[in-house]
Amino acid sequence: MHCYPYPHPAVTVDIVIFTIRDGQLKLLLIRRAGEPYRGKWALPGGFVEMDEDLEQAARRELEEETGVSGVYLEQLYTFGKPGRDPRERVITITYYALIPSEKIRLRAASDAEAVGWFGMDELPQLAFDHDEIFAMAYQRLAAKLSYSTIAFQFLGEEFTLSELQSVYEIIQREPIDKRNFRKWVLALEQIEETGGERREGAHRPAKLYRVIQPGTVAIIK
Amino acid sequence: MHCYPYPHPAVTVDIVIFTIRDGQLKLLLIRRAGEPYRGKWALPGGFVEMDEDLEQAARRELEEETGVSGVYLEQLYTFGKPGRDPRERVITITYYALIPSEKIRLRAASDAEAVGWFGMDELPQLAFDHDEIFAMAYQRLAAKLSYSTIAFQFLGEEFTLSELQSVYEIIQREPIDKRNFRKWVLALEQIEETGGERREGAHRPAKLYRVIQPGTVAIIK
DNA sequence: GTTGTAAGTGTCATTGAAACACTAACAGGT
DNA sequence: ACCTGTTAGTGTTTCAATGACACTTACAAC
Repeated sequence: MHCYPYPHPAVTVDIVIFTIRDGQLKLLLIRRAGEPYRGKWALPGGFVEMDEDLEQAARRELEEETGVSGVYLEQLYTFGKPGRDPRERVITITYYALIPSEKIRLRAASDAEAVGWFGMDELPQLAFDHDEIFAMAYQRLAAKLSYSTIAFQFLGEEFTLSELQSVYEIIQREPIDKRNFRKWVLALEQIEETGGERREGAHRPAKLYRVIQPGTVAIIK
Repeated sequence: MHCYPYPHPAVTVDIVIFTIRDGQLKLLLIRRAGEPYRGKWALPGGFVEMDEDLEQAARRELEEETGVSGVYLEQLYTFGKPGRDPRERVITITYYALIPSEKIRLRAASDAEAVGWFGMDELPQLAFDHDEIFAMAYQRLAAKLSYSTIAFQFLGEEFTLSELQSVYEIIQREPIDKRNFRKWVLALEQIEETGGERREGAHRPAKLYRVIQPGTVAIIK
């Protein structure tokens, strides 16, 4: 047992894990095995260990649930309303992660629990206040599209401009003019041609691009 | 004593309290009475009670330190690196508050501790990682100026356009063209004339304005 | 070689941002 | 009464960025 002169809340991290697959923005959820909310879907997360940083905790959970490491992760918000967990006072620091579609499939499930990717239009009811957390994450993501290069984080090392454009279109749910988009994104000077092409289908091959400073998200404009 | 099967960190809130006075952006600090960092200046803050929401805890601390309530308060970030407090693992949810210059002076100090307002250029060394917290708060505040109406929160119910302009100039540390500023701020349609004037000095009196929807911060453009 | 498909490319019109200087209203002193 | 100093208040022009818009290119499959 661990004892303190004053009561301490429990502290967890929860992660909103986004990816883009099948032309849709998708969210990783796990089905809860125990009470409360048994059988409900929830954001992956868990308790913060006493010797790890908060972001470390989030990366550890992320790795356990998806097998993915080294991806973009950003602190979102901290939720701590009394009663949000019926067992005890739990304060959760939430993060959101963006995973390149290539990287998934490495490991689908961590332990026995069910894990699933859900499109935005097919989200199940979520446990706790996780719907609120998700809503804030989506809002933040959509907002950041317009003033940062965060969208690049959904793509692998090499990508085409069409793929990049489609990331923007999927997240903000509206079509973009192809010429204006290319003009705009190239003017940012954040990506460059690799020299290679991708040939995939009965049409002209697309030039491949890479991010000039991978791993960083620039604030633009 | 309060005991748990697993170790729990302590959870606090710390608040970066900004105001504008004497043509300067100022920060409220308290001098620490006990160890660690005895005698050093620190952000006001304290432990989260088990039955209060995080924002409530921040408002309570704010009220205790400054006597001010009902002001703009926004969650900033959560810091929790192991070792940031030498006594035990402490996770702190930080907020920042903007106080209209009129409202201060209500209560200068809460208990016996020393309290002081410090200009940006005369900040003392801070305890813990509070310099990092402050830096993030200032950055967030400066960023929000350009895409929200957050600056209005520094002003009282009635204000002149010159006062509003000076808030922007002080925070972003550069002069603004008067005509362009007025054109821009009026186009937002977030403020309106009260009809009154303020006569203060040997010059033309200034028209007074008020915020149309007080208490809300609009996202603009 | 014909067909279907996505890649790739430039111009013009509109809108928003930045630069810029003078008049108006008052208080205080002569 | 009037002169002086000080801040409030006001439009126009220039430049840059954004948004609308259609055709040609390269390939695979038949």
